[in-house]
Amino acid sequence: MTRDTRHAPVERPAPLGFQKHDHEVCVAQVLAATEARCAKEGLRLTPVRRKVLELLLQEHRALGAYAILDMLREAGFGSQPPVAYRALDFLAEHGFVHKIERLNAFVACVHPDEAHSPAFMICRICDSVAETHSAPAKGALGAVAREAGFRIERTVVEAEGVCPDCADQAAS
Amino acid sequence: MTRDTRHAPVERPAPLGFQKHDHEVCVAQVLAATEARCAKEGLRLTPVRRKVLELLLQEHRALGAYAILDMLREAGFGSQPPVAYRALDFLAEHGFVHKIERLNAFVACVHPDEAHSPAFMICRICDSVAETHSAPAKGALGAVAREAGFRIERTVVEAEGVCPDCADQAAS
DNA sequence: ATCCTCCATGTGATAAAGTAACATTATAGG
DNA sequence: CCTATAATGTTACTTTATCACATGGAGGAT
Repeated sequence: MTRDTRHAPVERPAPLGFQKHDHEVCVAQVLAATEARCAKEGLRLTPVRRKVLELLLQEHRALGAYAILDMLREAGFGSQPPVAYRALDFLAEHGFVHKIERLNAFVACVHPDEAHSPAFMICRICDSVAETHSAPAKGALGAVAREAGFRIERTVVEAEGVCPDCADQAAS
Repeated sequence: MTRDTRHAPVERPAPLGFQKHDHEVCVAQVLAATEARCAKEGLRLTPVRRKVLELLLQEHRALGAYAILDMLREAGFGSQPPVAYRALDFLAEHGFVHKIERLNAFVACVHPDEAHSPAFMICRICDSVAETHSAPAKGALGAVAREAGFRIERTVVEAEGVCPDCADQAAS
C-alpha cells in the first residue's frame, strides 16, 4: 500500500487548486508548455520522463515514488526504484515537478514556464495538495538570513491543514 | 553511517544560531524551561524522552532518528527504532523538538516556552541548522489559503543554502 | 496495601523511501 | 559510421519509519 491510498476518504481528492476545472485541457496545456521549454533549453523529455510527468499531471495530486513506479511497470517501463527516482530527479531539477517533503511525494508543477519558489497547502485528511506561490526569502526570513550571513538558495514552504472539501465533509 | 557524518567538512558544525555561545548554560536553561513546562502541563518527561532531548541539545544540530538511537543504546536504553521514534514523537508533539523534513532529522527547540511556528536555515554543505521564527500563515500564503478555504494548522518553512562558516571556507 | 488501569517501554518483524554500482542501450555530434 | 555521452535496466543494499504484541511502572480507587 502506498501513501496515496492511505486515507482515501474522498472518492477523488480535489485537484490541485481545490477547484473544478477541465482536466484534459489542463494536462494537455502543461505538457505542451513543458515540451516547449525542453525544446528551447535542449532538455531531453524522454519517454519515461514524459510518462512520469503525465502520470502526475493526470492524477493531479502528490504521488510517492513507489506509486509512480507501479504505474511505470504497468506501462511497460523498468520497474526498479532508480527508474522512477531518476525521472523524478530530472523533472524536479528543472522545476517540472516538485517534491513535497512532508509527504515524501511528488506533484506536477502547474506552471512550468516561469521560475518560481512554490508553496504548498497539504490536506492532512485527504492528502490533496495545492500549489501556490511564495517568496519567503524576501520577507522576514530573508532579513534574518542576511543578518546571519546565511545565503538562501531554495525554500521549502508547506502548509498543513484541512482543505475546503474535507472541511465541508466534517461539518455535514 | 548516519546523516550526521555525511559531509563532515567542519570539525564541529556551527551550532544552532551560527554563533558562539556558552553551550553548557544554554543546554541547562532549555532543559529547565522544558521541565517547567512539563510540570505545569502534566507532561511526563520520562528518562528516555529527557535523554533524547539532552542529546539533541548537546549536539545542537539535526540528528537522524538512528543516530539518536545509537546514542540511546550506548546510554543503556532500548535500541529498537520505536524507542527513538516514540520519544521524538512526544517531544515534537509538544514542541520541544522540531523535525527538519528536508533532512529527515530532528533538532531541539531553542525556546520551548513560547508557542511558535519555527523556520529553519539549513546549510547544504555541513548540514548545520539554525532555527528562527516565521509566520507565513499571516502573510501572502495566509491570504491565499483563506481565499481558497484552506485552514492552515501548521507550516513547514525550511530555507536551504550556505551558512556563514561554509561560505567563508569556500571563499578562502 | 492491593488491585486496576493507563501509559510508557522493550522487542521482533516488516514496510516504505532512497541510493550505489555496474552493465546495456540509445542519441547526438564529428 | 563511429565515438563519446547520456539515459535506462537491473541487482543489491542502506536508511527511514511503522506495526503488533509483550512487559513494566506510576497513580488512583477501594
